[in-house]
Amino acid sequence: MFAKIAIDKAAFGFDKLFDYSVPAEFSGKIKPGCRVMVPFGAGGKKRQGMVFSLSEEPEGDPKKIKEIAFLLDEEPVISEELTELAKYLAVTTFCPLFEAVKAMLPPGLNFKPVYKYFANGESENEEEQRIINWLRKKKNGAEGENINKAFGFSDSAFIDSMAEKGLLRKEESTKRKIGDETEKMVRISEKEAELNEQGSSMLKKPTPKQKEVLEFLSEVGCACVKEIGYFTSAGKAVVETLEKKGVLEFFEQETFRKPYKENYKRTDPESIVLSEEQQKAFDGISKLCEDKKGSTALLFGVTGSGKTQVFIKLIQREIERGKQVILMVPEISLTPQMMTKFFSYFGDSVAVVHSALSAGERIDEWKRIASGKARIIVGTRSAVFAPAKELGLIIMDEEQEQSYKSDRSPRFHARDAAAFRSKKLGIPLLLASATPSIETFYKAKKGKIALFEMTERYGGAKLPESVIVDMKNEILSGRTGVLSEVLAEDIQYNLDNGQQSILLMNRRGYNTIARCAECGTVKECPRCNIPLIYHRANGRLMCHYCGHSEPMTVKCDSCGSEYVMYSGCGTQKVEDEIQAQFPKARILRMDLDTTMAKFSHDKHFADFAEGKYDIMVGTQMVAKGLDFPNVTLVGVLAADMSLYGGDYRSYERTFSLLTQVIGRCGRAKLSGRAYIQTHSPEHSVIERSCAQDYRMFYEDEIINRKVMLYPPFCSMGSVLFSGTNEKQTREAAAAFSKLLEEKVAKTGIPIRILGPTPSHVAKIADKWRWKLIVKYRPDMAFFETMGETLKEFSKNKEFVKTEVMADPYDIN
DNA sequence: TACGCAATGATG
DNA sequence: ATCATTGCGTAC
Repeated sequence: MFAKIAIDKAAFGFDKLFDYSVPAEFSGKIKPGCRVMVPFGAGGKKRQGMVFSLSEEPEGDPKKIKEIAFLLDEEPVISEELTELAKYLAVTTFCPLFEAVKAMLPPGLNFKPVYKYFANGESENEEEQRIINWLRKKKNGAEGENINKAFGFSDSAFIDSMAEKGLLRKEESTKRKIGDETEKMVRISEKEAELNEQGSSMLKKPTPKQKEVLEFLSEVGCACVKEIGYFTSAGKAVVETLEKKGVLEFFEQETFRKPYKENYKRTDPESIVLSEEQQKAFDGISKLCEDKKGSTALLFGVTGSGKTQVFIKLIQREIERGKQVILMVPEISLTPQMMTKFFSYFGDSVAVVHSALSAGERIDEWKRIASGKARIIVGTRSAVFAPAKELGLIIMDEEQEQSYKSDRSPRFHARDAAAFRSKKLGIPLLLASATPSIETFYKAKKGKIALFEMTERYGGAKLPESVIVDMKNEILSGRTGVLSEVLAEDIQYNLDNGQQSILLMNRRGYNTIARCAECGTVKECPRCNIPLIYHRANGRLMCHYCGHSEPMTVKCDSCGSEYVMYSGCGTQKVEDEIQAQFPKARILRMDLDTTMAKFSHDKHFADFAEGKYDIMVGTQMVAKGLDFPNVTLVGVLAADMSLYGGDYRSYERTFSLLTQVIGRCGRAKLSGRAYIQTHSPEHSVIERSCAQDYRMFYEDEIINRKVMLYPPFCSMGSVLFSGTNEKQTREAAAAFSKLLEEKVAKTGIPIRILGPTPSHVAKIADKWRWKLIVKYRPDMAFFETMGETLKEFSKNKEFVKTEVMADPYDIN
């Protein structure tokens, strides 16, 4: 039997499925979706691989075929459906197959090959003999890594040469990167426990350290080896000795550590009463679940219209039908508020998937999903790969969010991956938003996807009254603070009346940078040409691209003056200023600095909900998905900041951000007010978002998109070239452009190539960056031609020093 | 002639 | 990515 296998660390240029023969011992056990270790390349070193398919006959030259070395999984870790998705991702995002596979598995499930060495002879060489003697004491041999560490070798060359001479025996095995050690639990053995009850012990004379371990274990019951090292002064050796003596025993525990496992009150989803509009959407989407067409639908509802309630009803319905549901949310809105809500409705059948989980937690949740114990998967974009075997529905909340696009290889868009699964499984994909992406709304208007609309807020709440404040007038009247007069007055009103306010600092361009007051030079990163950002936490200037940091200084590198000023208008500054203006106000600042610690922003939001603060000031994270009934005022500081991003999506993003933050207030009985402070009050995007009129915004924007030939009238991607030599990098981009032109000319694929232009940030970590922007039609012909071009180009010796990276959905 | 290193090529 | 081969220049 033969297997087609995707290989780890295969470069895109030669990546494909490789044929291997299956040894008799694995036949029957091996299945597509199982991982294996296989010899690869001239050295025959073992690499991880993923079985994609099995066949009786091999393709190509049978003499070349090697044999699979180990089978890593007894049961497939990805379903056949997901191997199909991996293939699709590899083609459409130009990444190696195994890299696509890796994106689907929880990190930490990875294996790496390990070599063990055993003493196997004697040597006249003193150093060799020392190693042999050291190894003789170890019955189970030692891992190469450990020998090298003990004897100070930088690699395994020396011990490998000894193995070749027959002085050492080398054995191969695999081990989990994380796993055994951390999962290996220790407890007091039954026998010892029995003896203990009789006041006896197997240990006649326990050492102080042994005593400590036993005391610790009798207190906590069981612990993993690492924890013992952490809580007692004993090391692994002590534990192992005790195990050998039979006092302790090891066991594997499948602990399902659950994030957010605070107490939640159970609520019956039946208690939700849908409004007429909600019910209509629910009925329509339910119908889609039954037709098995795998269609996409858009749930377009104003902020506060109760989209979540529709989700919960749909999820409940799917669970009753024995199905699982994926609910994707943007990174930013995976709040405790939201999670508590889901736990209260669905309890333990909720699994959470996102990047803040530890490796162990991710594996646990992954297993619960695969085993079917978890029925609802709530998570960020990687949740789209959830190994659910009985999927019935995929929901994507706030579908326009940028965070659904991966900015690392594989550079997939979760919406695209979800649509693929939806088609393959014949289940609906439900996109939801108050401000859908132009592309999605275009499809809905054209009738390509179903549209369900909710125009009213739930419970009869009114949309907030919003006002544009022209900041130019403020300056003319001599007010230079961050708050306009009207906004300040209304904040005071809220303080007096015990209502809460949210202030959004539209942060783009508002970091603290260092600028010389004499010559105006901005301090830049020496390796990347972007300004350094001042960080209060460590008092240093840092580069947000390469991580370079240097101490802050007042001396200008350019003119030598000592008047470097630290300016900007971050949330910290806003907080200080508002605090000065309203000394009694309790202010909560929400930004990256205050929310670095895991889950700490959860607590802050909870405190705000409980009324421990009057005003919340923050970046985008305060704009999205939050639901605080007592918030009646929203202020947007510098609304126009994100309008001029130099990206065709800037207007869309600004409209979405403003609409969403305005939507944070007046969600319950009390009505809300919003102020949009701007220097461009006449700008149509500002006007549309003040009126909270998505359709009008869409009509403006779609004309612009058509005239300029932007999505949805084409797809837009980019190819980025980077290298240390600027001229060479630029020439590589030009050569690639030519090669691609030639290829598409032959086949008549519609495509437009723009550039080369310098990338948004022209230099990062001493590497110059040039890019091509490609407008294309997203069909297989394009992806294949582009893939071929990339492969061909990477073989060109002229540009070996240039790194090439293609991104089908981003133009940065 | 021996050796070291960079360019080259293939990966089942 | 990784290894083995090849080809060339330099040292001996």
